[in-house]
Amino acid sequence: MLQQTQVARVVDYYHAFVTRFPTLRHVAEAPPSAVTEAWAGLGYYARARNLHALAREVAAAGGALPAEPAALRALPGIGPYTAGAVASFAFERRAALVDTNVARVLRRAFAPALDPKTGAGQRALWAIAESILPRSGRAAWTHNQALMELGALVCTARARHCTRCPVRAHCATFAAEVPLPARHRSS
DNA sequence: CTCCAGGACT
DNA sequence: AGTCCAGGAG
Repeated sequence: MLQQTQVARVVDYYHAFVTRFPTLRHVAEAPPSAVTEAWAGLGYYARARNLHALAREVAAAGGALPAEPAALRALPGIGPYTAGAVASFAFERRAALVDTNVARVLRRAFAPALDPKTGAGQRALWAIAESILPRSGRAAWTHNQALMELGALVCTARARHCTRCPVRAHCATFAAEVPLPARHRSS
């Protein structure tokens, strides 16, 4: 539901959905129309169709979601981001993930000139994400969560709040905008 | 690469 | 009208 859809608009749909379909198997056993119906108003209905197809595929394969990003990636509706997110957040695998928030944070902090809209830009951001991943899966869980929160709450798209940013001392964008003398007092 | 989807906010 | 959003498929 969160693919290209803001959290605030998803929350209510999510709770209603997991109430009606408590497990993936419930989704798999329901007709496609029931899933689409629960999706009404959310838009991007391909996601509902993908979720239903995924549920049936997983159910047919024994009922358990795979934990590895590559295996997740093979399922319908699971792309690079969702594969990384599920591997990290659900299974505590040491996996990188780059969503719109993380892409913005990494670009501003490490590569301001990089264009995230291009394929080369995306690859570069994923490479950065991999390179700064902590050693353990548990630490990576916290690390990934923190990166996303930083992007959602502080390093936001329209107005970034550098004065409240815990990592501004290490940020290339902040360094470029604030003159060196002033940086000592503010950090 | 391009195209896709839908609603909110500027 | 344009931008943005916990992107993915073709």
